Amino acid sequence: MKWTQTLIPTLKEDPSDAEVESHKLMVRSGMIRRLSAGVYSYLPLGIRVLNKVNTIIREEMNSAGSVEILLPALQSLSLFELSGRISAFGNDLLCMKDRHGKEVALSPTHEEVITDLIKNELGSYKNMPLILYQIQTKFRDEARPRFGVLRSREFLMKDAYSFDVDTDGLNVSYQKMYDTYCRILNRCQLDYLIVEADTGVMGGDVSHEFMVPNSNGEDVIVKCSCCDYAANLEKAVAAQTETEEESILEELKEVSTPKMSTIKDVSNFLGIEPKKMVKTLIYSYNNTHVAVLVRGDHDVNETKLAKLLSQDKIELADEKTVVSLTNSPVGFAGPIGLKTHIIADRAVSTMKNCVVGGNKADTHIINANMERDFTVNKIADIRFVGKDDKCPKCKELLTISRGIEIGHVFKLGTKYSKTLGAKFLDKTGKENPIVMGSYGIGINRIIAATIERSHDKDGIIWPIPLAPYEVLVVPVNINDNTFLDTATKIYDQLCKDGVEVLLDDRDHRPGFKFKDADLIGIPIRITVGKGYKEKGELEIKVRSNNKIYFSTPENLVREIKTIITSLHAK
RNA sequence: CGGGGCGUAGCGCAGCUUGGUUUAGCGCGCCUGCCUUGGGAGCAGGAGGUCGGAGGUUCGAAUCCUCUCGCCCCGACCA
Repeated sequence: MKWTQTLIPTLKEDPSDAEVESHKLMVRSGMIRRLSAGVYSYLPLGIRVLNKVNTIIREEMNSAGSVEILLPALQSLSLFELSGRISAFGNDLLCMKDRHGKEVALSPTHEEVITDLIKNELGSYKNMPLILYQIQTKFRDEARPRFGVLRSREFLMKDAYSFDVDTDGLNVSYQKMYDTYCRILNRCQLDYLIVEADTGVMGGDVSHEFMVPNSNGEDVIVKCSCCDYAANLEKAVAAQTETEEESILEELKEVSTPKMSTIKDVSNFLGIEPKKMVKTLIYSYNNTHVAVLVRGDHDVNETKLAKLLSQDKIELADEKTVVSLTNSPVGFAGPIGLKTHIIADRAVSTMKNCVVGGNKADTHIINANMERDFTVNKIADIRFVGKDDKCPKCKELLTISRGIEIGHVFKLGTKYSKTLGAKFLDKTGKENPIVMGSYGIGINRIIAATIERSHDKDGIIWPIPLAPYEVLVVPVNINDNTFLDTATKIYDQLCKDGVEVLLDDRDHRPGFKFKDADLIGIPIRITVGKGYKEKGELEIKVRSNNKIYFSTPENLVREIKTIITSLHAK
């Protein structure tokens, strides 16, 4: 492609609405432009990169034996009613009415549609296992789109669904997709980490996320400093805390704590560490309440709590409820004498002589001990892992970092096949629900994450598998026929030999073109300049390592192909 | 959805506090010409704006007031 014949509108300055590097660089390099919040147009350079990712995904999905389909983006809301996910998606579901007044939605994901499709087509065990996939635009009316293409309202996703006769079959399909995702990301030359994850609104029991480590990532990763344990913060479990070595259980005592309603206030006031305190929180769900106890320096993980209570939604009780349950203002709740269901975090069960709220205004109680002074209905893991926690597998210290979620695989089981009635007949003629898995990759996110990890102060550094072009040919001065003719010949030759090449035939000064070259990050740059005029030499520069090679026009194609091969082998 | 910030030329911004010498300005980009050609050159000339929108106050509004729309950030939320 010749630069003057395409549209690559590069910008010298950062766009004012961009915060993270990938967003700035995608706009500056002319890959994307914003239409509205979280909605982007892809320009020629952008779509070429998207297509590179799509091709890698298709090749790997196909070679794993899965089959491409295309499902409609427009779907009837009634399908979501059947699966019960209208409330789970909430306002993220982009809904509208068609001309008949029927409620329709733009798909945020396709479990319902695919299940509805296959329930009529997969009646027999003979048709399974089967894995179907598609690459399609998804719609989610995000409360807060941000970071350019990293969290947008309209985005490209490869989603796949597996269908098996039993759990063993699902496990095989799941592993196959898991391995395929690794191959896809390896081919994209993207560093990633696989973590155990919560299944969230998708349902099912086992799931893993593919994360790209990045400080701008929105997900928090808990990782063992020693073994291979890694999990999303929502899912992460810490080793049980050790029982405190205080042999004597001190006498229970009421203390005055005037207007001290936070852990910080009380611990400062009493001169004790927050970890000697028990935080008592009242949660509401389904018109009922539960008191939750966690150690003072810990936080309740509402995802875990909701799962424990088998609820889609739980929330902190309002002030009125707290006052009526604890007979005190918010901030003085405690387990002693509290007449409601109580769930304690596991760490609380190892605490001795701790401080709890007094269920009385301006009052706390010290030296409280579980069992002796209060009982709980259940002890469970209901908190977030914190910075001093140990690995549940090997007991070494856990580390906490951030990442960008680019892929997520789920063992759905029979959640959708049961609610939507997708059944098959087994060998014995018995009817069973199909066992499903679901697998998603965010294509735009792969691109943004790649840029996050691969750029410098001058611009993007594309890994060759994703680069919009492999080679950029720069004649330093197009008004000098020697330069332009030679560059054009090189361009034609490389094109003929199957190299993806962009020719910068713009009438600009060399420095200007070099800056743009660095910005758009094409892996290999060939300069036709004074070296050619003086010595017949072409300069080849590799963007990723700044290495410079010289070649003659005769040897050029071979040289370039060698470099391309070596860049792929990385 | 709660809190904060910002909307002035294609992009980045100043002007607003204290309304009137601003015929709305600067840098980049764009157009024409000259000149220059290995790291975002220079000179000269030029095009481009209903100052986000509506209403109000005023002799007079980019500037003050009200409403509204859009965008960004923090939080909540999020396959």
